[in-house]
Amino acid sequence: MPELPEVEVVRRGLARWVRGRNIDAAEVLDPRSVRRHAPGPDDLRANLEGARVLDVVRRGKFLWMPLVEAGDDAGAVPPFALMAHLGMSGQLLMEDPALPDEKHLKIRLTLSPATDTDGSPMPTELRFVDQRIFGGMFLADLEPTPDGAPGGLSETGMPLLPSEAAHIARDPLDPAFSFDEFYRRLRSRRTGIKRALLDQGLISGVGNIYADEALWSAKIHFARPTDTMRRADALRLVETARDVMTRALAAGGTSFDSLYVNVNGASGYFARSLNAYGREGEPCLRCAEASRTTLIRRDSFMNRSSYSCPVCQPKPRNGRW
DNA sequence: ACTTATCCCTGTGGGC
DNA sequence: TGCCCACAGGGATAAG
Repeated sequence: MPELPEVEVVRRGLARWVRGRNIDAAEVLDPRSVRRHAPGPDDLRANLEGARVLDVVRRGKFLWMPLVEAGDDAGAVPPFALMAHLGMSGQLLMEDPALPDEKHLKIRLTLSPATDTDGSPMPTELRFVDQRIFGGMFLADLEPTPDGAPGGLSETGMPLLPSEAAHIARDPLDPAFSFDEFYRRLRSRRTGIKRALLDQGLISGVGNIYADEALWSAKIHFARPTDTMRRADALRLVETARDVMTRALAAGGTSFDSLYVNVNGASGYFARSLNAYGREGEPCLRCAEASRTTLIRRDSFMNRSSYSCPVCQPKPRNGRW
């Protein structure tokens, strides 16, 4: 279940392998993975072939690779982007072409030969594998960002942004993230705090796992109305979200099964560090320290599971938060 | 204009 | 053994 840390792990890995290389060939094995691209899969293939990858950029859970026509060093043609979203189960894998196709291989890019810093040959295939097909790829035009700030996290910090990702807010790890703006918009909402946390237009990168983890760490009930959030509450929540995602990033991401892997096919190790998510019926680690026996409960919320501690994250009976 | 519900997908696992 | 259903859930879009 890729959220910000997992997507950032993929972005960093991918950037190391593909920056500066040309796309020699593209192959769409399942047209359903070409999303939001009206001209269709064949147009996607035709535009990718012969393009050069400038960088790998992330904003929230969207990834994109700014591209130029190979050999267009004069910049005669404006850069465009190959957009990617991993959805629930998407993987971007760098692999040797000799490896057999994955069962759910959807799109294959063949890159120009390149050598690593130690002189060894780099893998030449970038494969998009996606079992549940909630993710996908498409082409987008790049526009200058309104404020001139980087369009997203990347090594080169290009101030270019696809319009399809322009509505995605900055994430808590983005240097351009503004808590003041987040808090102002949060207070103007008329909804619950977890729903707001999952709204990528308000704050990006947070999914169901890290939302539950941040709320648990900040001791906030998931249904608390956003307009009751005091500034200190919101600040604590953003800081816990930033903290848990930073630690997950350092651990290589969270993985419960083989669905999430980095570009080299390895899973992260953060799952063992979770305090709330997936721990229904297990003791709350915070309450246990206080010699209590409170158990983590699971609620159905927004058609998904919410894990929380009924003691640490209480819902007031009188309605006053 | 803003908030909420629905749908898109496939594999897994539990109940019967 | 096999069938059915719940579950996993990000995001676009329809509906309220």
